Amino acid sequence: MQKKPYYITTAIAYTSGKPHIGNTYEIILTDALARFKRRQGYDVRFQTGTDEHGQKIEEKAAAAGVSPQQFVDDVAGQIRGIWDRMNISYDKFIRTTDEDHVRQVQKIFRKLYAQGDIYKGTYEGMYCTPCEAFWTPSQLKDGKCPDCGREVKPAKEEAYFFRMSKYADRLMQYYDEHPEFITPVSRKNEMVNNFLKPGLQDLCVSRTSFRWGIPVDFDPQHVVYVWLDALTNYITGLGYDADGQSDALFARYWPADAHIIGKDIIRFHTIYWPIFLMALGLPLPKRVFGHPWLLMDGQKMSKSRGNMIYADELVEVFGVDAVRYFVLNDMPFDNDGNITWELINDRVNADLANTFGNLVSRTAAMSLKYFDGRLHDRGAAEPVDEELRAMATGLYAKTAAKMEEFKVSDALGEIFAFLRRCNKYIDETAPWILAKDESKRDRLATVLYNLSESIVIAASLLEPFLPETAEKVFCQFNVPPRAYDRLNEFGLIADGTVVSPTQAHLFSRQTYAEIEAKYAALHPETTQAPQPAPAKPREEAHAPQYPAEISIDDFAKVRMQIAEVVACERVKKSEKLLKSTVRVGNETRTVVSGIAKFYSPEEMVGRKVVMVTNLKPAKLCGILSEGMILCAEDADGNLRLLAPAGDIRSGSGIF
RNA sequence: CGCGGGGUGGAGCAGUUCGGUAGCUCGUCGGGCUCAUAACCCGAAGGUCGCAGGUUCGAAUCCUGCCCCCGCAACCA
Repeated sequence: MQKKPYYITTAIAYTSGKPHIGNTYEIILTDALARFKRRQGYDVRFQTGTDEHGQKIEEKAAAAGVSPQQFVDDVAGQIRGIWDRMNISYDKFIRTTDEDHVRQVQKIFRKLYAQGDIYKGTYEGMYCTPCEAFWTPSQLKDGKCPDCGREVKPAKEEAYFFRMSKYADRLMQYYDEHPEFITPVSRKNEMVNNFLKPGLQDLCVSRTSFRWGIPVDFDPQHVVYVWLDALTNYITGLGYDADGQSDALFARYWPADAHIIGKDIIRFHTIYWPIFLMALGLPLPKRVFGHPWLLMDGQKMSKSRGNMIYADELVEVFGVDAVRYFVLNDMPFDNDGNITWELINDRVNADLANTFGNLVSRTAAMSLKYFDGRLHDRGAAEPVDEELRAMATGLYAKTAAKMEEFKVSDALGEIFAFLRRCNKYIDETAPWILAKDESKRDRLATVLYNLSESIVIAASLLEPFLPETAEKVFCQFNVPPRAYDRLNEFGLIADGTVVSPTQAHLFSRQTYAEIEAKYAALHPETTQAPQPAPAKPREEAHAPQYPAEISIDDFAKVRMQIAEVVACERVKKSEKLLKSTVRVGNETRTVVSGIAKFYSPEEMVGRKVVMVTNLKPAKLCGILSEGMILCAEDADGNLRLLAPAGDIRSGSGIF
């Protein structure tokens, strides 16, 4: 019987640095989906990889003093190492620097150019030199760069463009005919309302401003710009050939059944990618699932916040399957999920150690103790067994239905509800009491058989999520994984099967102190443990830190003067900043201050404030700030300006 | 009025499509049990579902207005 093909992909990871646990979530999620499909009997192809071109990488490599190729080789190796560490069962790891990918992107570019979908034009706009970015007149803020607020000048850059608008109607039609194409559906409206209805802009698909990219072979001044390079990995990885000499893999697996991507790049996968495919005359992927993000204690992970968590560190502390379980279980379907060291520890202890690990442990222990590990169904059934059996045999259908919708957390919820039911069954049947009565021997055997059977069913369903642990369970009970098409049956463990005398300890409970100790061992350079109960992170952040003592000379270095605010306005695009024009004596200066939440521009004007006037000027939001207005700040982050107690001339010194 | 997401017992979440007794896990408290990883089982307390109006016999759910948090988003000199 020919298996049905199933092609699933992740987005390719950008090789600008080591991926954090949020990035890693995507690959774990996709791995669980892929493994589940394999168990269901599909011929699965699971592709992931790395996106390795672009200006940012060119810059990073230069900063690191290595060639771009060396740089991406290193990072791609790290990424692949993490994927392998997480037990990711990918079939293909593609890199956009792979020779065949590069060649095909060039061919695709040429083909689209030849048929008129790509044309050469000029990127006209206002150019901001420091940002190296073009802006349309409508994007400018007050005629200045919306990114940095500096002057822009009109400029032209030769570039190739893709005619997006030509395909917009067909794309809309595809959306309408395939309501499941964009998942979750709420994202579809976002795409239609924000991008399709207002009219698609032609997409710039080449750059001349950097070199680290795939050269346009008939115009080597240009390199192919990100999306045409990156998105096509999904077909080049199958051996697609733009001249019609595609590999058999391509015929078998395209179109993809599912692209699993982050919600931030839904637009590229549901608008540009389908349109590229239409232009190539290829069928469109069946589904695009834009998953939510994993937040660190409610905030986006970022290096500047210093709240990064990496998968390999988590694995050191909790183990691979525990980390997989946490992200799969705690990520909601369409809302961002939350991770903290405490949350993951609580989850692992409660679900994996207590509910699951302990269930396996007590069941195996009783079989060994009462029957030397031998499992028999002596047919001594009682009504109480029925609920357990019904739940066991219905579990596959429930789980599979959730997986079909990508609701992995709900799928795990079904399985763990069943495991809890198993623990309850032990209480209901009280095997330790049966064991005291020789006449209940058959009943005792049946109870333990039912429990073992239930555990094997659950472990078989858990295998896609917790592959290592499932394997341990199968070894413990000396059984093969249960085939998914027989999960609706109960009682398939062969009579006389012997439980392994070596008891598996699936997951260990850990206290939070132990977690902290392990974390500290991983970070010898920092004394700070993971923020345990971040009840007051803000207050800690605001707690002033000073050297114990300074000399009068140190103090004398700071020049403070009275300044009078003569004009003040909000800084565009910033919620916190006010831009003030102040007079210090007969000098006028511009100062940017993060006080917009406490003072309006109107109430600033006319005030006399205390200002540090010999502070090295710095740019804030692109505006040069020539000093610092002094404020008091309390533990809650409330700010109040400092002011002279009586009137005094501006420019007066403070000593 | 930039766009988007969110506010449900102490914590993390479901429920909102299509109104009808507010649900799950964790934590807390009380009880039970001893096979097991101080685990497991039972029970209880704890919520005016961000606020204010409106529609309705009835609103977490629908409508209007507002407040707060977060992301896009660099920036608190």
